[in-house]
Amino acid sequence: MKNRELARILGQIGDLEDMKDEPFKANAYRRAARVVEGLREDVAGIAERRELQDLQGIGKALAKKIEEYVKTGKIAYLEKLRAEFPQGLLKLLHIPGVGPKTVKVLYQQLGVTSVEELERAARKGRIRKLRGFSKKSEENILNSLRTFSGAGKRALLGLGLPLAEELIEELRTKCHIDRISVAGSSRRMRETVGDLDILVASGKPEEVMEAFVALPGVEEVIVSGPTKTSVIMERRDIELQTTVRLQTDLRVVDAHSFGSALQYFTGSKDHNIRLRRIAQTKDWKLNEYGLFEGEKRIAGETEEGIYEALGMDFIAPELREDRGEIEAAQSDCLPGLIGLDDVEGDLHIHTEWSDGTESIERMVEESKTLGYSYVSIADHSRGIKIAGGLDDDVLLEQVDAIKELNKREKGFKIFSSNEVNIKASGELDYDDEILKELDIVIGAVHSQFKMEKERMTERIVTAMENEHVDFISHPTGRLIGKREPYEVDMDRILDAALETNTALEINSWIDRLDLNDRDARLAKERGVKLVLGTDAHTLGQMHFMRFGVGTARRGWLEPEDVLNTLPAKELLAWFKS
DNA sequence: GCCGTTTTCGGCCCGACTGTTTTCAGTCG
Repeated sequence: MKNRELARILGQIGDLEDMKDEPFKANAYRRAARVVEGLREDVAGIAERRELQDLQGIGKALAKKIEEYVKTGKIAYLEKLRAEFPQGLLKLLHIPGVGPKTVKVLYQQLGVTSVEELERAARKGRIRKLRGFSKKSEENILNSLRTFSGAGKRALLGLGLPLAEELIEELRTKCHIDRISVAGSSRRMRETVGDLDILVASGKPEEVMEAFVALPGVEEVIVSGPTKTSVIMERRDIELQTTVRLQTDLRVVDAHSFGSALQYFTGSKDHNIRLRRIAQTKDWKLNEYGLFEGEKRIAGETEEGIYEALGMDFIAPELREDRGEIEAAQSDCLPGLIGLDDVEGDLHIHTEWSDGTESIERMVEESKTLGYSYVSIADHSRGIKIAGGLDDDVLLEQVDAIKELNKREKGFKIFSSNEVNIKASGELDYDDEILKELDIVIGAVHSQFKMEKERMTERIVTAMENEHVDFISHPTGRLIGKREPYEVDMDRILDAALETNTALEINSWIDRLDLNDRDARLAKERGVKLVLGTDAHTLGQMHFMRFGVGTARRGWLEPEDVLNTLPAKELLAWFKS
């Protein structure tokens, strides 16, 4: 799938158009980039069917360029633009506070073509001499350059969202707040977040701003006005023993604008633009303060009110990506999304029997406090020595131990399971004789990620064809920000899943979220069932389920698409079928 | 470059904050 690479190229053309003073062309290319990136199938397939122009935001010219890319792997127009502007200029755009206009002036008047040259020019005091610049703007550029290296990096949702929630709890105790909420991509449950957005309704905005900049972890105040403040926030995540550093924006509005502001700051940008256009066609205006007909406020207090006034059903934040949700909301056919409460049990957890930190009993207790009615103990298989994989006899011993534990349970079921390694050949790590003793068999790839696509696909399909295998864990093997997914033919995997009655997991561990939202939606459309598992190795990690559910919701999944919304008996019956 | 119950030409979401300006451009989200 080359969609990502194509999106990158289109985005670069957008940046270059901006430098050429063509902001609308620039926007058209950037929009096309986002559309391509959001596709659920390879753009080559759409090009082949000559359906590119059916996509919103892709017209004749862009379709032609995309076809060129599919055929040749590049776009001549980009090469042409690059000849006009040196390569390094695009990097300059990533420096906070430096936009296309600034880059153009710096290039044309000072000959700056790279980050290094920019820094030299600033240090020599050459920038302040330019018209429209001063000592202050020069200092700002140097300041941005200092923090540039770490900037632009997105953080895992599983680190960003808990931090935002922590900040909200602290603000509540420190100033007068009527309403407060997370907004932005954290609220939409995107797998990574570029910054944190917090929205407050308060009659005392100054007090809120003061409390905000005084919070522990505020490293730097970037902008600060009466209604908006942005800071760099840096804190330690205790559960994951890692440092989170993110720009955090705080907006304060009046209570009667809270709904429209929440809608506005939740995004996505594309979703909001669509809503505003719809407002425009009715001669209304939609902004963060409300929906207005002339001076008259039609809606704004609640998000629900905004959607209702615009003539559509309420759209859950996770769906707001302009991927068909607006049309669905207008025609009353949005999905009834799965919620955390629908999940009856975690199907993928580890214990101290392999590389987890807790006993089966303690993981069971935690499951009960989470409101589950079952849990599936899935330690590693014998081939995964480094993670304490269980030898045949130890696994059978665990099966017996779980049988004993189940005798003591009332209304709660512990399943014997295992995350069985799928060898390079597609064979499983245990013989069928052993596998048939388990309630649930999970197949998982843990090695030789570099296999070529054909073989990797064959490997997984072979495992699915084993009658004991119930679902495939983290089907693409990606680690967000660390490891690309392995090459696999998702079409064939989905076909095989359907044929063999094998489900696919949405692994909820925060750096996996695998399947991702797009593949999950594709699976649903093909009739493939999914399951949710956390891959927890500690008690705390069992709470990652909310991120898996978020991904499922972004994939338009309803409870009936996810097997572990079923009661224990029906779940096992499905796996046996 | 895209798009159309006003339109095939002439628009393109909209507002906050900053800094350099005497009223606004650039950047950001």
